[in-house]
Amino acid sequence: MKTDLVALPIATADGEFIARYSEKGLAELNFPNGRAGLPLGQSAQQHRPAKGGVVPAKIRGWHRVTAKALKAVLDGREPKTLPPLDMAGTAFQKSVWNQMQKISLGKTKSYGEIALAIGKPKAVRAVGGACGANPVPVLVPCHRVLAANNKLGGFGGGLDWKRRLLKHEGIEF
DNA sequence: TCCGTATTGAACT
DNA sequence: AGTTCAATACGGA
Repeated sequence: MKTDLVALPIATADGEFIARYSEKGLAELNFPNGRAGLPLGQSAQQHRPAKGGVVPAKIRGWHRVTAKALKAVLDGREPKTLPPLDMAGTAFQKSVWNQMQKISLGKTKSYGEIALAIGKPKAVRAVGGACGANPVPVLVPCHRVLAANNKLGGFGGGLDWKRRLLKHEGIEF
């Protein structure tokens, strides 16, 4: 577990998200309370205000941008600016995440298309895995990635969240 | 090295 | 039209 990260809450109409920052940028973003999002085995842990009590101005600035961007997306608008992202992952995963960020709001892509975009057309399932490993949902729109034939596909731990997010963007089934 | 996976497309009821 | 199945790439144990 990453106890070196600074955790800050973001209140939204859909609940309180929790953002975690490293020294380099936004490292993780969690869905409200326990469910959905990442398999962090720490759902029981209360979010602390900050690491040592002091939140660096640098991080406060990022947090403001993050909160704004998050609310924008939940509001069905494209965020103008994003905080620096500090995602830990393999080269493959970063490629996938990078591709996902290129999906404009309100549009969708299939896992197959993502796989093709990173030059590995056959790696469709692996792409799914990378999506599940995405530490920063919403901002990196893993929810905009559907299965082929416009099927909903899956969403680790909280399929209802995927649905809700898509609905916010005007995508129906 | 084996297992699970947020897939896919083709073959079979 | 719904369901089953094998193939395939990658990460984790």
